[in-house]
Amino acid sequence: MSSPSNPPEIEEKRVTQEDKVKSAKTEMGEVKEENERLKKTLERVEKDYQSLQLRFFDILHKDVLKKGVITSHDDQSEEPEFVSLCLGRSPTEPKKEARIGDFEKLTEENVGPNLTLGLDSKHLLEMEIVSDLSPRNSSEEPKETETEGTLSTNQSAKVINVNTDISDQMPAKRARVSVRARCDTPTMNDGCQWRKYGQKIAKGNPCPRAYYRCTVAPTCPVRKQVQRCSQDLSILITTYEGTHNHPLPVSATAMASTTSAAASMLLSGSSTSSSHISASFGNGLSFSDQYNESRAKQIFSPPNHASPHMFSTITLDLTSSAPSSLSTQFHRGLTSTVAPVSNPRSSASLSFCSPDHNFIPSIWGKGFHDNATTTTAIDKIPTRPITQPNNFQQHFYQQCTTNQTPSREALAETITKAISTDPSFRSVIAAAVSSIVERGSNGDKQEVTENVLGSGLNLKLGEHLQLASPSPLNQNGKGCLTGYLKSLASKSSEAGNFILLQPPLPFSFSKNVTNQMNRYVPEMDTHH
DNA sequence: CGTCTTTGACCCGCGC
DNA sequence: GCGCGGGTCAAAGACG
Repeated sequence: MSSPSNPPEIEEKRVTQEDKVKSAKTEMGEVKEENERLKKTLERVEKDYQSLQLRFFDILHKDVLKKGVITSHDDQSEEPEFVSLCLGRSPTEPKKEARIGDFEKLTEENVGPNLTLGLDSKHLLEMEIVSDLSPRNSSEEPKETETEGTLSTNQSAKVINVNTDISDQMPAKRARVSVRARCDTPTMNDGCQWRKYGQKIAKGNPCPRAYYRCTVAPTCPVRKQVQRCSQDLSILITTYEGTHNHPLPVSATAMASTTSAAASMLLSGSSTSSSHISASFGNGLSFSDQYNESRAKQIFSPPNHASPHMFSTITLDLTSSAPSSLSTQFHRGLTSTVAPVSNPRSSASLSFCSPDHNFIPSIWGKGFHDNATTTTAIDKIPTRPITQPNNFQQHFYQQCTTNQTPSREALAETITKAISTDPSFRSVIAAAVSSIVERGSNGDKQEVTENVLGSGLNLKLGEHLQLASPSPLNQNGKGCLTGYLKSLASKSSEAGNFILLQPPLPFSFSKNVTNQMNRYVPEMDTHH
């Protein structure tokens, strides 16, 4: 505002500003074009997916008709039920794994109902089973109607009713969700409020197991057990049990919904005839070496061996390998490690690990944008503005916008750190899983796809990413995934190469988008 | 002073 | 029936 002492300089600044404005406008135009292209790509992929899914369910239907009502699997009746959803590349028993990359082949091999991933509408039309997982809940808790509680938030439109049919089928079965994550703190911050009520030294693990109960509501039946992995003290195993019967803090809904959704998925899966549900989202490489059975047992054995009830345990593996390098050892065979567990209870594994370095975080996918079809509390989480960008996003954004070409290792490491250290990111992943499962429960296949494809379950993009580009994030951070998306879209259109992966939509790393992304990250206020 | 954590005792189911 | 182990209770202590 002061009088110009040096007019030429001012003029120069003005010109510079005009240039900036022009470049900004140009950039905006490019971004718009990019968005249009992405929309078209999405539409095409959706169509492809729908047609493929129709085919898939048609095959499933035929298969079910062939086998009659789901009853048999006698040969596996003695085996523990388990659901193994490995989102990373880790199958050690390829024959038992259903890989998305080989989807067509998979369906031809009559994997059929075993690959419903809990999306079988017959058993998952309602997720209410979550609210009735625990018979003890109804007996223990005061005779309040909230024993049919939900995970709903204040604004949640989700109405959950007890599904008596399913609960009757599984009168004594309770689901637990075990979350493995690297965590330096004594407990993982899941946004909920917990009160410690006990601690025990469990046999076989020198680390004490702590018992917490939810204190958000005095009658909330939800409990969790926290225990460090004896073989890797940096890994915290948090086992959730029960369902919240009260509105949850926004920051807590992600994990809560995830656990309940995962539990319901597990129970739903076990409610089918399939005693052996297994699917891998990896790209199919087999890592059968270095498999550590003892560890696997430790990982997948439910902590309560002496429980009077029959427990189904699903494990969400959010752990990562060493920060410096993504060791593949631990993640290898996570899926198949379920099998050797001689455990009468169900167990399941959702592995978010990625032994290879090819995965792309797409947690900002459509699953967090699509409010029009939201049915879950989760979906509503990210709609409020977040003031502080998530660390991971910052890091990731920096890598992209500074025109650096992040190596896969660096990328993987970044993501790994984010997952393992950033509760927000964990929650987002949790939300992704939850929303996927829950949408699956609504029988809206398209939404399921969108969610799966967009919300982060394609963390493990595997070979598709490889095929698309060895490093799709190196194009000035803007529109950098276009080629990858196109590649994906074209690949998905090819017969025989069904992928459950959809381009992560908002992956254009312009700042606007980044800001938008930040809106979808639940704020992790830890203590309320 | 209220809340939370700690910790030993107790309960209960399971296996032998 | 007994011992073991997991899970829970509740009194005592710690903390803000």
